[in-house]
Amino acid sequence: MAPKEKPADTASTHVAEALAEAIHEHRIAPGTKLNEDEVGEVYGVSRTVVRAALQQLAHMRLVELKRNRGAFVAKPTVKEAREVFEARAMLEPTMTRYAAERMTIEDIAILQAHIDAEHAALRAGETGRALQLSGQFHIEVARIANQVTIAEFISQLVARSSLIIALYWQRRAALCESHAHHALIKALAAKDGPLAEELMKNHLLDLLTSLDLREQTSAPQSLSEALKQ
Amino acid sequence: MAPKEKPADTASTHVAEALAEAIHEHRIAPGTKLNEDEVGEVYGVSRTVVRAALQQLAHMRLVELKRNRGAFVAKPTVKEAREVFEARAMLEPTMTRYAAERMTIEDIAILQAHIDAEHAALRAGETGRALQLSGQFHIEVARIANQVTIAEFISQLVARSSLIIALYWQRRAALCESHAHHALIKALAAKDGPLAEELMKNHLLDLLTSLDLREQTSAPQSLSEALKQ
DNA sequence: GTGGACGTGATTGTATACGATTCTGGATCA
DNA sequence: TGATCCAGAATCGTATACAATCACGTCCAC
Repeated sequence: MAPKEKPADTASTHVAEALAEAIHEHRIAPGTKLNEDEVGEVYGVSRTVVRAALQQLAHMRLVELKRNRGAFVAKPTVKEAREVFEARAMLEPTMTRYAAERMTIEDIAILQAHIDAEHAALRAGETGRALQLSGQFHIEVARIANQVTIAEFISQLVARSSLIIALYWQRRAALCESHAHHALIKALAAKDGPLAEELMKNHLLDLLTSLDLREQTSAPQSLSEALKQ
Repeated sequence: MAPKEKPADTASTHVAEALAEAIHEHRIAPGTKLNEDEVGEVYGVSRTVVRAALQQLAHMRLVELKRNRGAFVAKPTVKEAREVFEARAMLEPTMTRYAAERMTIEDIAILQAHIDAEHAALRAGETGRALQLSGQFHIEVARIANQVTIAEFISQLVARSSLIIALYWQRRAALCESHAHHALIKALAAKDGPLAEELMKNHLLDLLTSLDLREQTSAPQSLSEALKQ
């Protein structure tokens, strides 16, 4: 049924996906060191495949590789955070319009299932999982737009957004997201491209303004890190 | 001066850059198999670092990794080609406007140097090198816009464009590019954002229309590949 | 008590080795 | 003659081994 087809090696990709999900669900904090031996032992693979997995994640900017130092879960700076949301603002609204024009019954069901799962996760108190599903919603929209190239970019941006939210989120219930997604799904189902585009634009703006992106935030970090900037 | 700083491992990145440049300059044709042992022998490194390099290139979609089959220089399909240029159209004009607003004397000099080098390469008959420099021009503009996240996306798109050009280019002198870049540099130097944006938009459209993107083009490929689609 | 030098342990970078999978070429048989 | 099938070779995926680098704690001089 789904024994994988074209994708690269299964072992390293599997580890990479597992780590990515853990990061996405905020089970691993930004800045955490990812020891190769440890990760390898957790997933029962050798350092060779762990290194490949970490490289994949580094390409998505989910982890940062420091030579002879190891891999660390990325800690996006304020500038990076702004850039990520600027990029999303440049891509996602248009993708949403495209998606509205191509929407099928199955697509609507898929998106609805995402929202339902997100609600269920929220009720179960699994905020991390809810966040992960919330991001999946955006990726799914890009996929429906049938633009895999841009969908991949958005996929990376969504993943990085998760890190940004972990670092710069300032209170406010995560519920608002669901409402925005609910409105979006209605516009998409109605094939109202312009409305969907506008809703996505506002949704991203809401997300951005819900962050505290003043310089020097939350964690004071280590002195050495603060100085070397 | 330039002993590398943050970047990851030097060995694999070095190999990856060398291969990328060769691909960019059309010294390696799309579809070419990249044998790990061969590549390793060429650069005097082991398969370990070659594999890492190939993975990097795979992330940029410059090579395609097929499990148990090896790495091949990517052969973008017509759909992928359209997607790449659509993505560029969504990102680069805006980046060009930003660049115009932030332009400094040094930036102008850098861009002019790129154009000069491109002309020199063209006169020397090194069309591959000229193409590589032509792409660098676009990447440099994104860098000047001070948006590294989007600049990285554009960097990947430019690299893929090189493959697309190798596959779908339909005659016409490469000179036209230089003219477009020359007009662009003037608008950028004048800090005329809207004009620069418009020029970039048209430049990308010109590029796109200079391709022959009808289905089933140029190379008939192997029978098996044609059938399994 | 403070500051620096040095050695040890830990961790990463690279190479090599081995098992698994795929491709190639020729022999066999209808 | 043509297709099928089966070895052998080639190539990839993963594990392990060794070398290089870095972090950290101890010791010593001042």
